[in-house]
Amino acid sequence: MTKSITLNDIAIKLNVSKVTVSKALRNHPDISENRRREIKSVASQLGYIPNFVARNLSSKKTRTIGVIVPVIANSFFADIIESIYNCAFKNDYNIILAVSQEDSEKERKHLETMLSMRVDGVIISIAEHSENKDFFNIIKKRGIPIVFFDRTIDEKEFSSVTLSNKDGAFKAVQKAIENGYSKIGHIAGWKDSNIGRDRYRGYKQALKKSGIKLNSDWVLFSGFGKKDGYDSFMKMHQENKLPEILFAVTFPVALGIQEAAKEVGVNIPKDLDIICFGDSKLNDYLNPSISCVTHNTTEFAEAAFNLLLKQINAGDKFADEHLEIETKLLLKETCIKNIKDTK
Amino acid sequence: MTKSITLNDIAIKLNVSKVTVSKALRNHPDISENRRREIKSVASQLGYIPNFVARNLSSKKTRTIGVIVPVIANSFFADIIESIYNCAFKNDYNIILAVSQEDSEKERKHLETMLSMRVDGVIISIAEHSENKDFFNIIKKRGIPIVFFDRTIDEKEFSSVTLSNKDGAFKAVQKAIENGYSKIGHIAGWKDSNIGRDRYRGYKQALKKSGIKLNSDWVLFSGFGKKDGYDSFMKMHQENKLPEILFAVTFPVALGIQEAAKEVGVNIPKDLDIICFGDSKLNDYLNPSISCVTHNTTEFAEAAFNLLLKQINAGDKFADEHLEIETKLLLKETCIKNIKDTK
DNA sequence: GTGAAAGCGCTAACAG
DNA sequence: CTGTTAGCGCTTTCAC
Repeated sequence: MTKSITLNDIAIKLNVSKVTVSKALRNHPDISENRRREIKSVASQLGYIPNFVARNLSSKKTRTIGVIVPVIANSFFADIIESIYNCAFKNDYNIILAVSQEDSEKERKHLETMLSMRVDGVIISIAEHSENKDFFNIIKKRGIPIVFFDRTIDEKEFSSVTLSNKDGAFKAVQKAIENGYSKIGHIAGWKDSNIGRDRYRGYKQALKKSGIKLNSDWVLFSGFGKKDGYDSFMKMHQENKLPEILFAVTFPVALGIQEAAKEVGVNIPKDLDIICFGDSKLNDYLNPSISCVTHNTTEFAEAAFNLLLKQINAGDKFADEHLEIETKLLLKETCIKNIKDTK
Repeated sequence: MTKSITLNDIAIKLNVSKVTVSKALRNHPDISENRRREIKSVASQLGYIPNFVARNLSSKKTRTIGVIVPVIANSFFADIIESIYNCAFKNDYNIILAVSQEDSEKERKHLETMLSMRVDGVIISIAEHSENKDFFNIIKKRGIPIVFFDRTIDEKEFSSVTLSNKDGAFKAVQKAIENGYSKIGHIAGWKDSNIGRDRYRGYKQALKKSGIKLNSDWVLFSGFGKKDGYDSFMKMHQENKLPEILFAVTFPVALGIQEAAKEVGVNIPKDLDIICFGDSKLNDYLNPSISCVTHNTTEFAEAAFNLLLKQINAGDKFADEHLEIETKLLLKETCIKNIKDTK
């Protein structure tokens, strides 16, 4: 077990001070080209590995950002994490990952840990029912930049990057109307979550624009997971309140609907059509694949990361920003009434 | 921007030394029940958040482990990460995540970063062509425990947790034989990777046991991703060298085969049957779903984490261990020749 | 039980 | 350009 070598070891060997070594290794302009080369060569020859813990303590920067997501084994978040991860790597930042598992308390704990680890910033997509509003304020007061993505809190004093939730939902529902549907239901997300609320708004707006009255029998509010879609469908089905088409608040919800429908022999899209907000790698393997509102993951992740970076670099004099990433309607094998009709 | 409060602030407020506060907060037996309660109450009232950077520097422990995987947006690794993540959380460890993207150099960089961050240990699944053998030795010499999982290096002086690769492959191929196939091909992984090599061994052994001669026309070596499966199938197809059934080294490879087959009008499982090592959430949505060798993700992740933990706690006097996680054959809608025959 | 002293390895600020 | 001084906030002896 070799003792790990320090700045001092290099300094002694070269008969310079450890400050000089430190500067040389960090390419500080103070040090001459020659010295630097010399020092670096000795460092690598000795197998020097800087101690970031010490560096971070003294510099009060960690070049580490915390990323908190509600789930990870989910194509949407896995993809985003991978993208954020790439951005971080390119910019020489490290990532501490945490998963809240939709649990507000765990989320809180992770945030505390990240503060303790002195991350330079946090990117977070909050849990379904996050109750950490006050804690986000504490973080802010400490001067730690925080960027909310996808699932945000409502306070406008926090930077956020979201999808164009309302607009995307609007486009989806409008397409359903265009395709001849008028009995349009919505398996919606919790209204206290921005994505639930805004997609619901888009849904309502599209109906309104076409003069269709909202039938509350066809609207159910719950979570964003597969099970929520499954349960909601089953409820509507049992109560015999199925519309012609359901607009699902997320892809997993649509997946749950599809699974439930299959189970009780409701054919999609013949007996019940669906469309949803959000795509997945899985979609192309579904039968039928689901027409959906989609987005560019890389663009989304980069926006969040760059916003955080900007905020980190700006320090106090940063004004919060709220970015919205454009969404597109992607037509696949559902939401196709006209097509069926003309066959 | 509030100044962050330190041990000292609490100490002053209570007129004790910061050592006492430090001990109380860490439940050190030195401190009396009363004092501890008092101190903790003041700490929380002041909104004290410990500075792990300082703590880590002085204690030389970080309660952080590094996890390196080749990819993340892949059901196998996403699931494992989530499971490892859960273990870590339960045991009060933090995770630094890194993705090598199958790139040996990135892998190396990540390892260095983790050493610099002074992680207490590393769990890694190496890149397809990792050339960091010497670096793993450096890590070991530094006394940093490292556990390889799934994709390991061959050196026996490193702890590892793998699936029962040879045995699983054997079972899969034997099932193909049982079902009446004799022309059995293998889209194999690189032979220099343990999973490629061992699954290939299982394949050969199953053939041998039944007295079937291996036909090298039907065996192709490449990587572990979807594209590799796609390309391999295309090659065999163009050269008109397709067997009756292909055993794919991983699920993504099988997926690639399926996609390619569809493209050129080869029906699976009628014209060409398949079976593979490894399952995926996606599998149930495939048509046909693929019979495969599967495992228990939680068991796998826990084994890796616990082994690392054991190693961390044991310090120098730890002897390397090599665990193998049992695999099972899961029959779905492929590898069904007999079923077809008897129809 | 409590605390004073020493230092983890590094960097910031300043002086030469 | 180079080096000295002084910590960063905490834990670890070890003495009381």
